[in-house]
Amino acid sequence: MKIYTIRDIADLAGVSVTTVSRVLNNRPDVSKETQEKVQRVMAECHFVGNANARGLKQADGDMVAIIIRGRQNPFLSSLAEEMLQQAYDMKAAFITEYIDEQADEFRHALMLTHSRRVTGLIFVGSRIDERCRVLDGVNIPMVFTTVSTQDTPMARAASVSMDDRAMACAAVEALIARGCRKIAVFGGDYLGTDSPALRAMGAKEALLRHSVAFDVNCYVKTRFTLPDAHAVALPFFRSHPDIDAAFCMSDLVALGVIRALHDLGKSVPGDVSVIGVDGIEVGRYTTPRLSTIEQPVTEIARQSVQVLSDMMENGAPARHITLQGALRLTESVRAE
Amino acid sequence: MKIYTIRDIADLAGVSVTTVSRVLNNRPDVSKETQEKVQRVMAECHFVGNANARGLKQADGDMVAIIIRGRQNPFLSSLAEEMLQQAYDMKAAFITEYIDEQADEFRHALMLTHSRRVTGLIFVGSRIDERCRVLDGVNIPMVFTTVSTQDTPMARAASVSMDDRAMACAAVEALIARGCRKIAVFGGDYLGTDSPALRAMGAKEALLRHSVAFDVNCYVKTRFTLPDAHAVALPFFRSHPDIDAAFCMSDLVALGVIRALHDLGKSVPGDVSVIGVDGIEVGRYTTPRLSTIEQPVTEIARQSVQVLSDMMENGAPARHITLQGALRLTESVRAE
DNA sequence: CTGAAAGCGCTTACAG
DNA sequence: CTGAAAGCGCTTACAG
Repeated sequence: MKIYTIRDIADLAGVSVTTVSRVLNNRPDVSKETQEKVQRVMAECHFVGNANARGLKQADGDMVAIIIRGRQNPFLSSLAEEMLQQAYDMKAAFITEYIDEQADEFRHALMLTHSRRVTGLIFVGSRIDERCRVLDGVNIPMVFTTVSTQDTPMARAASVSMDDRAMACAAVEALIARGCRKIAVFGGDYLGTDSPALRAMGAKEALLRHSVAFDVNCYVKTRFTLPDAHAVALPFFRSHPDIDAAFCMSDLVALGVIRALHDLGKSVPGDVSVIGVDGIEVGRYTTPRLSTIEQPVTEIARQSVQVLSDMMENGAPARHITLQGALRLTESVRAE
Repeated sequence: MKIYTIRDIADLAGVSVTTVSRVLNNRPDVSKETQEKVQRVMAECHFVGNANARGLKQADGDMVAIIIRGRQNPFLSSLAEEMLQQAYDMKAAFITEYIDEQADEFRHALMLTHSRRVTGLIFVGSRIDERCRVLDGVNIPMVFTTVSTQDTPMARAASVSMDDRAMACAAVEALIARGCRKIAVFGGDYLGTDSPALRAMGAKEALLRHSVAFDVNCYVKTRFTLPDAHAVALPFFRSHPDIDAAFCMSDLVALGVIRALHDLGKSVPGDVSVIGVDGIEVGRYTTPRLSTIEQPVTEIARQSVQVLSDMMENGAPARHITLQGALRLTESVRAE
């Protein structure tokens, strides 16, 4: 299998490498005949340019990396996939990097700015904490997705996220409207105004507004995975048999919680109503079907790419965009 | 943010770029002091080499691409992730490419051999059909995973897969042992001896062995997605009310089928026993818990990387490895 | 509209 | 143990 280079194509077509490069990049300053001839030769040879060589020329336009933290989360994957769709008409090339939930996405990003000369970054499922400081010296456009950076050290980065506070409030209000009074919240550690924090605030706001008491012991910390949620839910419900609803900060957590309730012989929604966040596909096929706050995945993806594009191509300032989700109440929440 | 090159490091350390390169690649022929000095400077500058430049030198050792077809399938993602784990001590660099289920993984692979000078390929979730011909001229080591290439046009490629036929047979025998007699099979289109074909054979073998009749109308074609499985299962069970078991060729299909049964007011496993294939995490947390043929994910990943490594580093011939899965019977199958 | 030449940041014979 | 130099395959001023 011969691997053709631009040089081979040039020789075969009887033109210079410069001309082949021009054809390759659809530059206008090539005569129609030359262009066609070169394209014919490239097609015959199944020519594919060497991405490394192209990447080596820095002026080569932009390269953006989408960094997804947590491969197992279907919501984050679908978000990344949507972004790739939306990115088709951007000039920049996109790469996606899935990194482990334990890994440091900021260090990884820093590395990419060097090793791949990345000139734009989108963070998916990132957590803003002290670690983000390593990007202090990095002056390229960035957008954070699923989390607002407005009041964080990363404020000069743009962000696109759901209105976590309002949506959590709406979810808990729906539980209250349906008669739930002992409501537990399953969420993560939170920090500043990250999304777990905003969701916790929203939940408390709803409780306060309707004069429903909140017991701090009913905030249950969990990682956003099935096994962890299941494992923490079991002892929790054993020691809190009177809980009649659970607001979970992720659909995976909600599914783990429901399974734990079933393990304890409780009915959902008969004994406990459960609602999640994200709107992952499997939640529409479980029994009971999972009630959830559906994230506006397509819109988050569209806006993220748009904002980044504005920053990269027009030098627009960082914006902070908040979108509404949709409350989808189905079988896992009791009827009014 | 200054981006340091190897040249900068060389100047700062007072050595040549050659020497820096040597340190970078852990070559033995550098004096200890020089090495330490260079490493100190690199650390201070947070130096990260330019991957494009490195990749441009073809002798740079090996580059293997893992091509995963179908991003939405959690089983395939976890397989790819395991491979990355296993690949740590291989000399080659690994890249993962998730491609759309509609896309052509063979063309994509061909492209990668050129654009990224990929010298080894692992296909995950690939389908072997006519399209594979585009790789005819490509003489680099390849391994197919989750499918055997033994009797296909890709026989010179290695393959590592579960013993689909035996496992499907065991699954259906388990259904028969538990008293099921009207068994439907939910699978894909099949071709030659690909895994749907082997699973179908295994299922029929079990039926034959126990003299249970198989109605060809009870082979239900579906894509391996939740919505599709759910959509085809509804009309099927309406028109076949006497079915008492379903063997599904993927856990996602099984979950869609179970939901359809619930929609029709049927109980699982009371009315219909259901068993899937793959062993995805969510199946352990649904109600009922999903019975399945658990793929030996870690072992498939380990062997795939090992076989590829043997081919790339030692010129070993292509091997075809078949592994056993584990039948995990839980709540979705009725008791004996 | 076209081409010769420099250069992107690295690696690797080759020579010392 | 160390360095000067060539070259990987491309792009892009610059000159015509």
